[in-house]
Amino acid sequence: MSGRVPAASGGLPDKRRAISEAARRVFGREGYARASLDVIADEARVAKRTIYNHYTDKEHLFLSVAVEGADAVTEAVRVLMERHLRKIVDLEEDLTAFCLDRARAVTEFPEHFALVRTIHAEVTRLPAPVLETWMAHGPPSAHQRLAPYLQKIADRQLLRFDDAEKAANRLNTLTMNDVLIRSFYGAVPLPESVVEEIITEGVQAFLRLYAPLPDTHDEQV
Amino acid sequence: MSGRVPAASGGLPDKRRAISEAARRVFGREGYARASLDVIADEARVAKRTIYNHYTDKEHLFLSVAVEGADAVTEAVRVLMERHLRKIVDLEEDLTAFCLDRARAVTEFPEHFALVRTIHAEVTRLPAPVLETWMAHGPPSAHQRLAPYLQKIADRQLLRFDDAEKAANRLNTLTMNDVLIRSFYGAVPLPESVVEEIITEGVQAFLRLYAPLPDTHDEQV
DNA sequence: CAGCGGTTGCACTCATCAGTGCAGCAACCC
DNA sequence: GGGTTGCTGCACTGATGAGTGCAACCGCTG
Repeated sequence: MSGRVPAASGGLPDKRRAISEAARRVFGREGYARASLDVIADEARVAKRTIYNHYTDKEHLFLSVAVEGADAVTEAVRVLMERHLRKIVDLEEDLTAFCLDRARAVTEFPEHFALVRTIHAEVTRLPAPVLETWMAHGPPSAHQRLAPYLQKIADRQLLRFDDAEKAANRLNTLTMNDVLIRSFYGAVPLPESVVEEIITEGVQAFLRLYAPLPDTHDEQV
Repeated sequence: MSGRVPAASGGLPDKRRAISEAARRVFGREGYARASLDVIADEARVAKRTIYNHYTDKEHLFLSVAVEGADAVTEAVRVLMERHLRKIVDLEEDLTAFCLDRARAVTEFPEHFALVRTIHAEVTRLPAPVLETWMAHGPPSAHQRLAPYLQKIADRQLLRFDDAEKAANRLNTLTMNDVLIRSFYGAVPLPESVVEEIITEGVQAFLRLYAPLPDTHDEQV
């Protein structure tokens, strides 16, 4: 149908992309075991045989798609950090805006979080190196990138802590993780108002723990 | 092989128990789709046909097992609350001990948390009423039971908050949820020392947020 | 034009698995 | 003893799905 261009790893790039997008949808919708390569081929408007020209295996296809998705989300989060945390105007406002946008990513990448749930379910059957790849590209990697931003904020005396990594993890715990767990990792979306409440109060708690002037914030949460 | 006794819902109770235990193991090990009723029958030392005498369906079997497991864990948590939170001697010590025991449940009920991961993966394909049943029996229910204990503690002026439910959720977030997420819901067990660190610091943060006398605890976390 | 890399569609193998049907058997109750 | 309930083992159906083989085809490049 389309022709040539020496593809990166065999096969035409547009076909490859069509396959990987269809695979993301189908794996997200059906889970790993239920997802059928016939269905993926149909949705990608591609012959099933072509899939095997690009990927050796159902398993390889799944992992490739998972890592791509993780990279996309990590990159999206990086952009959010740049936008909200590069220049701090009002710390509470900026943190809240950042965490809110971050939490909204859960509803904006539904197929990806479906994949995350599937990976959780399959984790015990995953070979160790694959699991390490996932950890390097997945959510934990996005978490790590937060620490340097907090460190810079602390350098400006707007926060106080010993360990930036731990503080970053605290912020994640108090905001993102709460949203993730209560929404079943995005499977049962929370009303926007609930998300706002969780994030707002989470950030407030974070500031009460790490802001250098405890009396500038309300005592009650 | 064994004989009679008019069972509760058809079938001999010991057979039913053997089936449900084997099902818990196999579902936990293989996930829903991969788990085969033939294997469950073998592990339960029971004819496959017998499973269908007790449960109408693979799906019913799975859900029944999941709810049983959830009830067992909820009950275990209730016992822990009674043991650690009924009489408070030293609040920080007691909370830490409770949360630590609670976190250890993750490694003590590995098949159950494997089931939880499977449910997360299947959640979008679950009928709404089933999902509600799960929410009523599963982790969220265990969470709710914490609030009254915290309320009693607050009545004794050892804690201060407006909303016991929210405070309970905070404690869960700062301790349990952190352990759950970082261990992939128990799939990749954390070293005991890491768990201790998470819990200890989580409880300290909780107390800094909710203890009535802020200056009795370290400022630094 | 010839050759090549990539795609297509289809038929096919092989395996797995949910769920059923049935005949026989074991223990219990009356 | 006779009737009942439940378990067993086995064979069977029907469906689904991973992965392969192959012949034809398409569009580019040289």
